[in-house]
Amino acid sequence: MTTMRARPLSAPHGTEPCGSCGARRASVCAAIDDRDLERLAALAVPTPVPTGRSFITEGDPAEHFFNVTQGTAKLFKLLPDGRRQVTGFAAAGTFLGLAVSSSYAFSAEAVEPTQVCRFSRTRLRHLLDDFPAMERRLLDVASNELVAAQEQMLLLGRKTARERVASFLLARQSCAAAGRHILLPMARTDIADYLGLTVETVSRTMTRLRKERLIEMPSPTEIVLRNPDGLRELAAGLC
Amino acid sequence: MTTMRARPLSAPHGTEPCGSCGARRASVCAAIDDRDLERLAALAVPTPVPTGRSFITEGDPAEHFFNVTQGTAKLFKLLPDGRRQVTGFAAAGTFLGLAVSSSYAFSAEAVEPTQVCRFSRTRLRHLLDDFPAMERRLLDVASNELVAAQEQMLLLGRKTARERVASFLLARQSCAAAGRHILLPMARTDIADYLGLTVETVSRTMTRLRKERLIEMPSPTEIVLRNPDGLRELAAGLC
DNA sequence: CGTGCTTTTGAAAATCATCAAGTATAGTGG
DNA sequence: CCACTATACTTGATGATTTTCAAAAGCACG
Repeated sequence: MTTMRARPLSAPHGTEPCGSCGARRASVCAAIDDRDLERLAALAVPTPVPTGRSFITEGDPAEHFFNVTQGTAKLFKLLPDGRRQVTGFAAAGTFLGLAVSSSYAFSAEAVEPTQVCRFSRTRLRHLLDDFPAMERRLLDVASNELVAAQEQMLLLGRKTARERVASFLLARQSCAAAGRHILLPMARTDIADYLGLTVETVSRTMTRLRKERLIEMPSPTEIVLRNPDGLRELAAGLC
Repeated sequence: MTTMRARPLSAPHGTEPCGSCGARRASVCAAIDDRDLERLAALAVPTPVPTGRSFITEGDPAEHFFNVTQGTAKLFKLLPDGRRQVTGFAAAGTFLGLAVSSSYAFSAEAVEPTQVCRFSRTRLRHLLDDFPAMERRLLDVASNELVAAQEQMLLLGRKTARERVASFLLARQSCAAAGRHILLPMARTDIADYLGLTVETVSRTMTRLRKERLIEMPSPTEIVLRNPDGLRELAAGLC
């Protein structure tokens, strides 16, 4: 006998993705309240993205918004000769795809097994008309990213390699609700491309920070901030 | 006999600033239509800012939004030891002060005689509730700035000095509705701090571009793009 | 017509990149 | 389960672009 019951959790695509979403309370989705959630859910297409797979390509027509619900993605731009600048890492809760232009201004690729929620750009635009709270939320998100971008410009334009790496580790700390133990899901190359350095310089700098007892490195992806105050001074350019 | 007539143009502060404003059709103010203009005008405080005077200081409580209506301002961040990163130049029409935080994330200073319009943050917030079109406009502004910021990160993290200067000149071109003649109201130091270089490197690089016939320099503040395509290739990293 | 500031030019130094190679780690197939 | 291979990370030596230090030239202003 075939019964019709609500399935709890692990629903297939499209059924009831938002209610059980890890990013439900974060990001822009929190602007929509529970009783309107179905309308948001109707637009959301949960999509797994394996490590190394890209889901946004710079220059492609911007047809979707994305919300990262699990894992981490790197956002980057390329020069014709292959030089790469990672402009940010998107952790769970990050909303992607804001742009007035009709094409994406950057590429996005998973650096670990990742889950994203895909929204049709035009349909979400229409939904926004009914939920001004969500629009304001988007403005807040954009404003915050703008502030972060300016901070990153300061780093790229004016900080030394040591200061950049220290700044990066500290930013990671506040990120993951972590104490002094932080995880680096991305490869050294990605860190280098984020900090405007080469892999070798990142590696050497981290080794040096370790030898100076500012950090410990149980493994390349695992860092312990041994002297956070020292790192803070370094990151601020006071050493 | 004292007559009551509308005064055309050059109204004193507070009287009817928006109608005759040079930035009226640009920026976020264009989102408000003529009959609602008075409500916007009631909040606007036009303020002259002489060259070198700063009107936003990083870290200060963010009590106002600003709209540049004439002239040019530089936006910048400082490190404790005085290193400076200019994060952008605000020309007429630029809206400033977007931030969720309660304090400014950057400083702003006029680089030529400038006029700004000052708005109380809280009062403009309330006005936004009645003009969703303005809020959407702000989102568009923020989105565009985000795209520009990412482009600047690519420049700062991955381009050579030559490529940076070429990119800068080309960006200036599209900016001022200029043909091949562009003006640089800001000092070399500001350009250097914007491009993450030293004054000396900027100067040397421009001299070299001149000797290679890519640009002409009638005066330090006046540049003619003699070979825009060559510059474009350079800026894209193809040389 | 100084005086002070901006811009330009020159020489030396330094940080970081490049080139090269070794070590560690993870994934794969026998 | 282990060896093998590919990839990531680290370390070392050399080199180059850009910075730093120094000073001359050009301009604006009083």
